[in-house]
Amino acid sequence: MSNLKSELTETAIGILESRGTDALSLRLVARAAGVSHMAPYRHFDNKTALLAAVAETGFRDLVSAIDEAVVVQADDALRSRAIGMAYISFARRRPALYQLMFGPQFADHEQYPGLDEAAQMAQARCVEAVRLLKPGTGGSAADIRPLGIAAWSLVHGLAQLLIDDWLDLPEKQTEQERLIERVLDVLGRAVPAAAADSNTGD
Amino acid sequence: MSNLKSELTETAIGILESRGTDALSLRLVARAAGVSHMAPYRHFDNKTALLAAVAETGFRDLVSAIDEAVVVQADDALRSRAIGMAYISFARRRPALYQLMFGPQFADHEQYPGLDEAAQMAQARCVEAVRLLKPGTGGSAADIRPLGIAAWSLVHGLAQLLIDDWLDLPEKQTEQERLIERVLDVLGRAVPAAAADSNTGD
DNA sequence: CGCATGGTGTTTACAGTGTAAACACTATTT
DNA sequence: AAATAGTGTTTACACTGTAAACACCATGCG
Repeated sequence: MSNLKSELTETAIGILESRGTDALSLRLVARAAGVSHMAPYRHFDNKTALLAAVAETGFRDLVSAIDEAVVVQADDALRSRAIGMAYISFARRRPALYQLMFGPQFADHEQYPGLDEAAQMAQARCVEAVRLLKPGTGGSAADIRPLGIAAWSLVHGLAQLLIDDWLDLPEKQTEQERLIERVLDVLGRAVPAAAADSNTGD
Repeated sequence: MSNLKSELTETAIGILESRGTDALSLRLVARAAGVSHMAPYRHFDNKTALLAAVAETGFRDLVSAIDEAVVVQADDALRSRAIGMAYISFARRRPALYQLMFGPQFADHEQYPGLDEAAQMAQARCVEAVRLLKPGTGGSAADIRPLGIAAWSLVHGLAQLLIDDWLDLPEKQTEQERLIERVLDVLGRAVPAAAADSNTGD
């Protein structure tokens, strides 16, 4: 049984997070894992396939982080907020990995089913954040779709903008977190409004 | 006067959009522009600097596209929506360029002031989209900040998710656009709600 | 047992990349 | 007329991803 495969992806994550995306070459990964520079090809079709494995474990870590943050919360409103905050926190804690997860190299999702599945699990957590805010009505799955997409978009977009430092944030970290909460709460305010005019459709 | 500099960035955009990010090498750009592979170094410090120039014109094009879409609208609500739709439409029409604009290679914003300025102009359009929705009160610039960030995050996140094909969309393009409008409208519903409890603070 | 087979790793080779260094030419300044 | 600054070129180097051929080792079956 080849544990070299998982060894390689873990080594790759280590390099990615310690030395950055640019340093993440196949040959360096192989060297760090103590094998020849061609050995990875016995376990991955090419470099992109290795990166896909890295991205997949990234998504799984993200989902775990969210789930851990949710279970300790007392009510639905807190749980919903915790999802968003855990998502953002993960992205800021592991920026290089997060960027890789959403990199453009995995365009063909058919080709990386494991990655796709893991990403869907992350998306599901965002939809859950919306559902937790909806009053009682568990029904009408149709009109939750745009809200779920909005939730993922908001949290993913914010994560990106934070990571790449496009927003100029307050210095103190407590104020940063307060601002981030306020941004995420925008969605929280939109959900009841959307539930209200469920079929007032324009 | 060296028009080779702008020549190179335009050539680079052409290659980026016709052959994709992976094919965008300095040497290919130089070859396509009909100069030696070292000529670009007379005008750009390194490859990243060239890419920054490409990204900057990308942001300027984005802003232009938004502005053109806005002026033809009749009222504020339509103008606000047009900003979001034009943003998304740009990202979908020029995916490789859009991804490059938000690539992680420009981490140090001090180093690329032109790029930063152009990006701020794009951000300003998102804030404007929020302001157009706010009822009369032009005041209270403080609490528009989270809404502005939310607007940019939402539209940027959605653009990314669409480009990388993470959402499984309906087939018909008219339905796609209808869904996208509904997602963007989520923000439209949050703004009045936020204006309502302006200082009901949580 | 003996031998084929498939999985895993290695060495060697090659085309392509970003960039440093030295050089050539041309226009401007003094 | 001579120095200088700007712009381009050629050559060189270390590094990358990947193809090809080879070596080893465990397992299967005759």
